[in-house]
Amino acid sequence: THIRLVLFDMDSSDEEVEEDETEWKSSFVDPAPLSPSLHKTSGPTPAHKVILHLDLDCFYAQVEMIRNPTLRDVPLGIQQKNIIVTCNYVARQQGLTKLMFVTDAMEKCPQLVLVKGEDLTHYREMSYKVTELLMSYCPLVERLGFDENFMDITELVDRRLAQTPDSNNFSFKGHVYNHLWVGHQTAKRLQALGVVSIQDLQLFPLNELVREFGSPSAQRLKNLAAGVDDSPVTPTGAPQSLSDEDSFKKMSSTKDVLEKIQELLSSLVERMNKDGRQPQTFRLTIRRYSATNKWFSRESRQCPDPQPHRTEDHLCDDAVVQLVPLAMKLFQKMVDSNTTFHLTLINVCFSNLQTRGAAISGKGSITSFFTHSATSPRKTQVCSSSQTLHGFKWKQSSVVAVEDPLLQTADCSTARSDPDETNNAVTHQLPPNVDPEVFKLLPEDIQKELLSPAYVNSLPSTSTSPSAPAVVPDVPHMTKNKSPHSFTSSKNIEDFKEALNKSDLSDRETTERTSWKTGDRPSPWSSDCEFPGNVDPEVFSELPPDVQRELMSEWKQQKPVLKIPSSRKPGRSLTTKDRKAAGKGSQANSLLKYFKPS
DNA sequence: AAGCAATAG
DNA sequence: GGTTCTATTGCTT
Repeated sequence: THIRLVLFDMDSSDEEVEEDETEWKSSFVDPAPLSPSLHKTSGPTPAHKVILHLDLDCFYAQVEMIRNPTLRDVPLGIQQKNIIVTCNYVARQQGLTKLMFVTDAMEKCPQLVLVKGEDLTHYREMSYKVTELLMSYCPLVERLGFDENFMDITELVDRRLAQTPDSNNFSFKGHVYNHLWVGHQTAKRLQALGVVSIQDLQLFPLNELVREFGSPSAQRLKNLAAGVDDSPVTPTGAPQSLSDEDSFKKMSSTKDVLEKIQELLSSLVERMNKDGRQPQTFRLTIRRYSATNKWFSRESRQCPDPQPHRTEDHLCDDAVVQLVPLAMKLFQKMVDSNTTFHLTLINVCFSNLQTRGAAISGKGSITSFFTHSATSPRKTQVCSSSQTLHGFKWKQSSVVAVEDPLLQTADCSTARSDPDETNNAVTHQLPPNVDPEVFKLLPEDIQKELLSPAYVNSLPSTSTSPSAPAVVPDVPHMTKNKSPHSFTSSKNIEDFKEALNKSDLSDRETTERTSWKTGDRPSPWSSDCEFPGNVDPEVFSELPPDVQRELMSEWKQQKPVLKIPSSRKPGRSLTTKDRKAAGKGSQANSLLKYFKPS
């Protein structure tokens, strides 16, 4: 409960993450008490982390209850095909459970109200809203599925403790893992070794475990059995793939397959459009009926996505038209349409999602035209909340990207490859213009001040671009000749370069007289900004819509930044999901309270 | 890079 | 007896 105090006193906004009736679970890597001091003066600081695990209960049901408040008081089930995938607590009181068949459910609870939940759009959107809300407090948020988030709040806690008199007298308790946190297959292998309980695993000789699972996995199993999990919370960022699928009892004609693919692609292409990135890979997956292996075993074929650009809305249908033959080609690689076949599922997927800029600029992205240089300051708070792309706002995401996205990337990768470097937790958040080496030499209180979100948010807003409006105007229709920067049909990136690459000089002046003042924004991180600060909204608004979309997407992606796909850590098998072990069966984390009662 | 298995909610 | 709709990671080729 001390953790709750620490977290929830953070600000006084009524958009509070959670309160009374909710039971929070926190897990500690290190059973040792938290050190109240953030900055070590000498010797090694004991490793400690405070990680929140937030699990939203009956998530789909809650979303539907928000959409339609009359559903709050009735037993509600979310139906996908023949099953109730989740249900609200009223329904659970009548004995309903997850993944129950509709027929059984109706028998148990004749008054059950069903809402179709096969289309995940609303769930997906609400899911990201929750993640964004959490990220407004602290960027280290890792998603697991649509309804769970892990949040590393170590720094928030440490900072709070450092500011709290008498915090020495606080005590903390860790949560002890006590559930099944291995999957089915692994459990079977363990069982074959005679390991069925946590204690079995604790007592089982490591070397025999290594023989079965290999060294890294074995070590990890052992650690988890001891309640030790030092895996970092890795910010999830934007998804790495978008897919759409449908299952059915039987599909056996090529015509039906084609129609289904068309249907799936229509919605997937639309989603891809909103995202703004360009998929480099397209994949088709099927599941065939077979008496033995009924519901597992999917087969897939994938290929490079040849489409150059189809981000314009009116090209959406074209895109589908182009992709359907491609999909059918992949389909024929798996299924001989001369023989009979029996499919029970089709999935289409875009992956290898790239921003347009990434392919063009060696520096990494088109964003480099907006960000002046690694050491330049950025304007803050130039933004409004009215900028909505396709109805899905990622409003707070870029806020937390207090640093140049490129810099952030570098810092994150450093942190990942260097897990023992305790200072990384601190330095990865350094304000721009601050050399980490120099930073370490500064007096403690100065360091603290530099790290406070208030400071970071107050960074050189000192109007380097006086003409920039305080609010982003609504994106106008493209007016060809009116504006000083008019973009015609040519979408060459060079066209944008000049217009966007504005006054470096004035910015550099600001850089040199770096102001160390502390701002007084009441709510750290939670401003309403949507662009990186140094983007001129006027110029932005004149970009072609698809380019705007891509940029938004890119910023969205790069916010606190994210997994670096290529830099895998070797030899980690059972990964961060293991953390999930803790905290099952907590009380309702009700979303409802954030919405006006009916 | 492709295909797939395992795992998760 | 039936087994949804995603998404990620890692192994293998």
